[in-house]
Amino acid sequence: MEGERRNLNPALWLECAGPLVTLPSIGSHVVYFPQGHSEQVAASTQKEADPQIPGYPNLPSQLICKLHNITLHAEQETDEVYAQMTLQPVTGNEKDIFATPDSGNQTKRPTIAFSKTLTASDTSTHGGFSIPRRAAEKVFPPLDYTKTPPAQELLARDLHNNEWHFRHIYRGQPRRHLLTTGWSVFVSAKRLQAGDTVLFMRDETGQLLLGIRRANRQQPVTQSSLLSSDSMLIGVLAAAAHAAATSSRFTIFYNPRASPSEFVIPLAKYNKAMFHTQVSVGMRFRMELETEDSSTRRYMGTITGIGDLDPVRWPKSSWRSLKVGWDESTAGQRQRRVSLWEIEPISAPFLVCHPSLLLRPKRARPSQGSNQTDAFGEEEEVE
Amino acid sequence: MEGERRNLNPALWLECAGPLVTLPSIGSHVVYFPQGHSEQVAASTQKEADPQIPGYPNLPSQLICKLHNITLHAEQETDEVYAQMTLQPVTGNEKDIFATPDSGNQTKRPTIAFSKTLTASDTSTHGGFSIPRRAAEKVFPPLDYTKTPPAQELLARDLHNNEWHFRHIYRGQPRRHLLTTGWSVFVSAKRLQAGDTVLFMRDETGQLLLGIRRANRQQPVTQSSLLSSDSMLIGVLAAAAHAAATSSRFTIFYNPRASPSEFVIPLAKYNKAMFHTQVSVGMRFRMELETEDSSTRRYMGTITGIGDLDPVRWPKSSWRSLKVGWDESTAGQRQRRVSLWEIEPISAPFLVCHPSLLLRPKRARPSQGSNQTDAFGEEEEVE
DNA sequence: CTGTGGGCAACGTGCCGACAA
DNA sequence: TTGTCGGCACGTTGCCCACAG
Repeated sequence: MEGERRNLNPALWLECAGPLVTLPSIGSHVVYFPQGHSEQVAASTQKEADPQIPGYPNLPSQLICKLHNITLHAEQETDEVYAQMTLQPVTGNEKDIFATPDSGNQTKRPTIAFSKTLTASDTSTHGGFSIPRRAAEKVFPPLDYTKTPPAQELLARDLHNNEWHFRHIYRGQPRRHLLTTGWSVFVSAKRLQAGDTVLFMRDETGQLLLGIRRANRQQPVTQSSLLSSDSMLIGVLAAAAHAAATSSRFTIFYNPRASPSEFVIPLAKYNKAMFHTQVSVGMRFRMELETEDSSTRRYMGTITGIGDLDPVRWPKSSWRSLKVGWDESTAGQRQRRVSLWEIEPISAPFLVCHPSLLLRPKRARPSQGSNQTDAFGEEEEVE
Repeated sequence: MEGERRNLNPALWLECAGPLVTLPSIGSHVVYFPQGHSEQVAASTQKEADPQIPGYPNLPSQLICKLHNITLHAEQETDEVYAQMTLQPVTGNEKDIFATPDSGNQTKRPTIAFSKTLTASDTSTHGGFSIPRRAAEKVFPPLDYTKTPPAQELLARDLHNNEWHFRHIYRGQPRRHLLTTGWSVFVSAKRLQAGDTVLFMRDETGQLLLGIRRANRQQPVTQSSLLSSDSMLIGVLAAAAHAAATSSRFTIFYNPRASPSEFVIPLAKYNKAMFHTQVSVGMRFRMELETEDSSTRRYMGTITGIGDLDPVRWPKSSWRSLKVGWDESTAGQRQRRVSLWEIEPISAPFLVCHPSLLLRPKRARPSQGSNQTDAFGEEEEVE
């Protein structure tokens, strides 16, 4: 309990959150979207946004806020990461806010890390954990290969600062790196299953850190039993409306693994997208997304429409105002609507005036969602 | 998941909820207290009621509602029971509501049930579960004592309708009833610890039911990670205010083990207390409370004050408007404030006019909270 | 290079009656 | 009457390498 109060390791938190997650800097200005916040709550409660929820006519679709504080958390039971942010809406007077050029956390992801998706053998009670060779040599302290067999004790700490002890041994024919004693304790304590991902990293001091990222499939729908989903959605809006009306601080939770999209955006990133990006129906774009194996890839698509996601309650909102179609047929799971700041237009600045490119997209949209990767394959290489 | 949708067994649910919990009848009228609801949320989030929460000037401290529906639930992970209620505030016009005389669930608690607080031996991996003799003979099917040893297979269902199989055997020297095979599976699946309580009961059809009631101490403070406690508290009030303003239905969750007091009170019970009970400072009363061992007992106390719990936000509220002192020195944990409908005044109706009794309480309050049980011991027997 | 499985030893689980409290 | 313990059998855990993919 008291160990939880101490701030979590930000690098480990980010690693657990996934490769695409960024956090704005404390003290900077951000844009907060009540719509996006509602979507996170709705996704977590398995509840579609209910039309019975009252509108908050005085609550704009976006609030420019000062980010006073971020606290990183992880759930005690599941290690699911989330961030607590303290926001304060800024009044119209203090519009010198454009001075803060923050566009996301500058913390470079450390390269001294590896992750592995667990196999059936890794999680069975029959044996230990097989470590990919390069991974072991990159992040673990070097073994003394003159011993037979080479082995050492490892100490790693998780997000809660719990200690986990493992026996690291290099054996077998052919030789391989294994974690044996201690591994099964960790697996059962964290209730890991095949398909979940573990990650090891080293911080500046050489300390070994250890985190987990569960497979997406298992969502136990933590039916809250505390508050109805309606009350939660109302609470989100009412808290924001009250803060906006009184310019007072309010607190939100951002859960990067549960939320469909980030809903607290650095103001600089937002402004850059809103004021320096021209979009039109038919325009092609790229967007970075997380892949099955926890890395990132750029996917390509075409803008098929521009307009309000919810014209009644959130007119003229820029939240997910772009309707898109994806090139690849495997795009079933992907969002059909995105926000302007999430995409990179393919017509790079130096190509904007090229007439042929401006025409090509329309021609190239025979049926949305069909597999058109090849037709534009060469464009993926343009950088 | 789909098994959860089917309605839970109400008798088992009530047994797990505890001996004092009652539920109003569906279709009856109730009084809903936003203050009490907030207290449940605050208790569950370990958050004191925050003065920063905005007031809802148009939300009265109590709402007379029609209870449209109750759904009984139990959390998937912990089996913690809670009830989902659909309420609709009634307008001033329909004041024929006094016709419904419901004052709580009439469902008589079945006597074919027993509960036992688990010992260290019951929960250890070394052995099984020792059943008190009377309990086993009361609720389990009779054994064939001609066999050596007498034994049978039991099938019991929990709140989620999961099946649990146990071997029930009568052996040892001296003889005793034991659950052996199957017991440890149940203990580890439910993560029971010494101090937790299991309960067995038989329904009308002879079916064996099985529930658990966890020891109070272990509250894992399910830090929601979804909504800040502030937003939850605002959500409670905003949802009620919206429902009151539009006379529309709203949904609340009542968690009998987490909530300090029931906050949805049958209207008849409320009216009886408010209009037929005279209270004054110094008056003595009795109140039924749950004891350590999950039974109930009447405790005695004295009213030491009458007034608003929160004069600023909830003026003239009847929620916990009585300040009380308890006779027994072990009263450290007990509420210092109660509501009128929770107590039984000791001056019974036929004694109201007896002058000596009206004077006695004042004389009998030398120092509040001191151990004065003996002085009024004989009065505990008055019924 | 690494996932799975057979072999085998060590350990934990769980059933039994013997004692008290 | 029932909570805890020593004794003991048996099933599981977990470390080892062999063998593919």
